[in-house]
Amino acid sequence: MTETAENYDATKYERPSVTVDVVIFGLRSGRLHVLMVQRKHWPYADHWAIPGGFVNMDESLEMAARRELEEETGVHDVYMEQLYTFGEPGRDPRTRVISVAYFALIRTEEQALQVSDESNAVRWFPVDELPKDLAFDHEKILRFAIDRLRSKLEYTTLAFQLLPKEFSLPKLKRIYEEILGEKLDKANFYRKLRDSDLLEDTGKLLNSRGRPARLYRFRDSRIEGDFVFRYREAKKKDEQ
Amino acid sequence: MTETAENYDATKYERPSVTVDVVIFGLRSGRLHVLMVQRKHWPYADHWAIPGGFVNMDESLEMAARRELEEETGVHDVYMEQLYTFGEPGRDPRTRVISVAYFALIRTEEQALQVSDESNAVRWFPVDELPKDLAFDHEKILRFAIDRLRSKLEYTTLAFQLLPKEFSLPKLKRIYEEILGEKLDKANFYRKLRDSDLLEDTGKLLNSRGRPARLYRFRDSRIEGDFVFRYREAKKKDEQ
DNA sequence: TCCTAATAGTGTTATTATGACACAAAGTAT
DNA sequence: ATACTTTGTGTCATAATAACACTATTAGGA
Repeated sequence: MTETAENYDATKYERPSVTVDVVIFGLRSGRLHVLMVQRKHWPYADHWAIPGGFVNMDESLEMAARRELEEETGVHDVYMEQLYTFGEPGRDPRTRVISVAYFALIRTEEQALQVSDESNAVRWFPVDELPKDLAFDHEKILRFAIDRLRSKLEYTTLAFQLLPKEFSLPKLKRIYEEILGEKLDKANFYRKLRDSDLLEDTGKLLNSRGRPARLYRFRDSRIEGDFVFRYREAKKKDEQ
Repeated sequence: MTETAENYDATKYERPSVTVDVVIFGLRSGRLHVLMVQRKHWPYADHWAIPGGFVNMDESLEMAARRELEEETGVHDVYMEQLYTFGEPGRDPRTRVISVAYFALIRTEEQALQVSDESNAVRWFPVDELPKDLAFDHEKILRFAIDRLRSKLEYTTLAFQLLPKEFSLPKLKRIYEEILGEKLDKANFYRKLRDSDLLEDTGKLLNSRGRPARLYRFRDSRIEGDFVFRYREAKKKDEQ
C-alpha cells in the first residue's frame, strides 16, 4: 500500500520507548569517579542507576541528555558525546525501551550536585568500586563507557575536560595513570606535552611538599577541533 | 507518584518511532561503493536512500538491521557494527523518528542483490558519485559512515571484510589507497604486513600482466578479537 | 642553620619505527 | 631476444620511543 501524507497513520505500528542515559565522569582526589543516582520508583527501586530518562517528542537526543543531566544532578555546560545505543528487548521490564547512552566529562570542583525528586540520592562512585546490582543493563553501559574513555584518552585531549583550568604536569600525568591504570615515564610524558604545543605556562607556581610545580593551562585553540594529541603509540603486541 | 508493575501505564507517554538504517560498503572494480535503494513510497518517493526500516518490538537493534538488510537487498552474513544514532526532531516528515545507523562491509562478489517491493531499485554507487537529494538526512549519515570507515581503517583490520578470501598484497594496498584517498609506499606497506603476522601465504600465484602476485589469506585468529593492525601512525600535524 | 626527604623537572642514549627511494625478480607482449 | 609491466626486496637517514640517570627547588625537622 502506498502511504501519503493524508493516509499515513503514525500510530499504526507499536513503538518502543526511547530514553537517554548519561555516564558522567569526574575526578575526585585524583581518582576517576562516576555519578550515579539511586532510584526511588519501580522498576529497580533503591538500585543505583546512571542518570537518564525519556526523550521528549520535540527535543534532540543531545538536548534530552543535557536536560536529564541537569534535572537529576544539577550539572550543566559539560563536554558530552554519544556513546552507543542499547536496545535489547527485555532490558526494561516496563516495555521495550531503547536507550541512547551518552558520556559526559565534568570538572567536579565547578559543579554542585543536587538531588531530584526522581531519586533518593546522588553520589560519586570510584569506577573500580561500583555498587552492586545496578538497575537495568547499566553495568554493561558503564563498562562500555569506561572502555571508550580509556581508548579515547590515547588519541584525544579528552582528559583536559576533567581538569581545572590551571593544573600542573604531575597532576595531568597522574590522571592519565589513573584512567589507564598504568605507570608512565615522567620525562617522556613531559616531552610529549612540550612538543605538542598544547600547553601554555601561566607563570604561576603551586606549592606542595617538595619543589613547587609550574601551573599550565590549555591553549583554547587546541582543545576544540580535530587536533589530536596521541600521548603514546599503540602498545607493542606481546602476543604471537 | 510511585509506579509499580500494576499501575505502570506503558502508553502514557507519546513515543517516537525507531528505525535502523544500514550503510553498506563494498568494492567493485577496486572502488569503494555504497548500496542504496530507490524509495517507492511517500515520503521521499523516488529518492535514493540507505536501506532501513522500523524496529520490531521483539527483535534487537542488530537483528533489525540484519533483517532489513536482507529484506531490501538479499544481503546476509556480513560484518556489521553500530555507527551512530540520529534523532533530530523533524528529520522524518511522518513523525518523530529516531534512527540507529549501522554500517556493513560485504564481499561484493559473494552477494547477489535483489529488489524488495518496498523499493523501485537497488544500486551500488561509488562513494564519490552519490546521487543528489537523498531521502531524509541520509547524506549526513553516509558522510558519517565514510569518515568512520576511513578512520577505523587506520587501526583495525576492517578492510579485510571487503576482500575475497584470497588476495594479493598489491590489491590490498590499492584498497587502502582507494579508501584513504592517498598513495602508500609499497615497500613500507608490505613490510608492515609481513611484520604484523596477519597474513598466511597460500602458495598460489595470480597471473596478470607483469610478474604474478602471491596470494594470501588472513589468519582467522587475527581477524576477530581486539588485535590491532595499525598500517601507519597518525599523520604529522601540519598545522601551526 | 643545615641536612634530608619529597617532589618537580631535564639530559642522554640505545632501540625501534617511519618514510623515501633505488633496485631486483618474474612474468607477458611483440 | 627485448621491451614493458607489475611484483617484491634492500638500504639508509631521520624521527619516535622507552628506559634510566641526573639535577633543581621546596618544606620540615634535627
